[in-house]
Amino acid sequence: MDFFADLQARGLVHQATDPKLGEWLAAKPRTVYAGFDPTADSLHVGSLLGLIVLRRYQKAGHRPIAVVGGATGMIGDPSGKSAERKLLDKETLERNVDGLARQMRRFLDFDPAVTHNGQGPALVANNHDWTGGWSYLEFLRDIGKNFPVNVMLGKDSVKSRLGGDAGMSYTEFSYMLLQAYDFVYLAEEYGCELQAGGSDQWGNITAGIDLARRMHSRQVYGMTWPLLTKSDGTKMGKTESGAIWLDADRTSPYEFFQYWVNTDDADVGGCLRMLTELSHEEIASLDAARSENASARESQKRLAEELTRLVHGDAGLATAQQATEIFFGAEIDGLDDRTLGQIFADVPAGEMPKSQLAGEGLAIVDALVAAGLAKSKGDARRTVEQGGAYVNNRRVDGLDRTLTAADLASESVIVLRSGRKKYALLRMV
RNA sequence: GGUGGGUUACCGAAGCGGUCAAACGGGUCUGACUGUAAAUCAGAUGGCUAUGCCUUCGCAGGUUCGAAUCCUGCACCCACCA
Repeated sequence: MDFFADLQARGLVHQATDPKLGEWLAAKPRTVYAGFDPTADSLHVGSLLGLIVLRRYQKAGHRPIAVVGGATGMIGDPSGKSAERKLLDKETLERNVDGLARQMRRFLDFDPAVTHNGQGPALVANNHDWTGGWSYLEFLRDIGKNFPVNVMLGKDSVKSRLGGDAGMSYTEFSYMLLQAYDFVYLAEEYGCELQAGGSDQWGNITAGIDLARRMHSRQVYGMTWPLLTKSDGTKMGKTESGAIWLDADRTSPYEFFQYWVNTDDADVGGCLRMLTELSHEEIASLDAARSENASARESQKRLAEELTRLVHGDAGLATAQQATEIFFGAEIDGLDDRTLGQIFADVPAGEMPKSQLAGEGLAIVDALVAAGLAKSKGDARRTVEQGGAYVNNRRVDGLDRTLTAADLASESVIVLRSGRKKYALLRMV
């Protein structure tokens, strides 16, 4: 199976501008680009698919360019959005662009020593570098002239907004010109002849292809991948508490791992195909195992493993797995503060003077309140009475339970838990 | 501006002088079950130095041995009439 057929088999090709794209790619190494929005200083699961697609291209011998939209981010892409986006200031954008570029190293190979079929390493480019210098008049004359308004009005991203109540500003309307020019610039400068993007980017991609033809009579290509959505129609990568980030400081490896472990049965097959680098045989055998015995949830575990390793490395995966073991019942003992701190990175903590552990010890009820697991002593008492309180993952059997130095799970920390999975640390200082 | 109705715990909603920390439903929490799922079932759901005490029923006063419940004033909301 050649590279493009593999992409198709994985469900990663939604639309392509040319039915022969596969042959074109197989003919020789190409340069391909995809854009990323610098709306935050970290990438999140929503942009994961794009990175993975570029990564696949690189592994297949092509050269990927990741374009971070330092310029377009100032405007705001209207595609797939129902309302005008608020604009980011330049400083924020620059910081975000740097943050994104750093994270991309996990996915793409930027090492100049490693060349892929003579194509060189991956590149990160900031479109502000080539767009920032335009004057308005120059832009209108050289670029704007090539865009018939009736064609622009026909784009879905524009039509849907004009049809709704939200309307659209001239600024957003102009967005597609900038992205179209990106493609033209990259084609001229880097020989980049293929743009890939999410299916909502189709309009912008074809705008770039048209512009390349008009300006330079040059044929370039585009393809889109499907948007990653869950079977219930909601967006992938979002939880009640917000987006799942690729930055370990924003979303811990454990939380990231857990997000994928909890993937619905209906979604996990597609995720394995699109997001992991497992072979079709492996995926097929996971599919078979799942329909045989869904409750083993092998697919979810494998998905979580693969993606956590990709995003957070082997060490991150190890932490996530250790944390998983602990969060799902293993008793906690004999750990050190540092390890415990990593495992419970997301967990809130309370403090108490160490002297409380001496003599009679610290009443369990007070400990629960101090750690923030109960909002009053009465609340804490109820939790204990109902059998919902745990010290280091061991159930507390009565209100007379007190905590002493023997309950320390590490040098200075006691792990408290209320219910199935609500944890808090109590630091004895 | 006039008349009538309302304002109750996280939300909705009963209560109309003592037995009201306040029915009921939702939510939330805990437990059982389970696939770290969904559904279901059970219990809990103001605070405390706790068989008792304290604070809550729009706000401020008053009547009464005793008020969420009665009276007065104020604020906000709804309906009808101007």
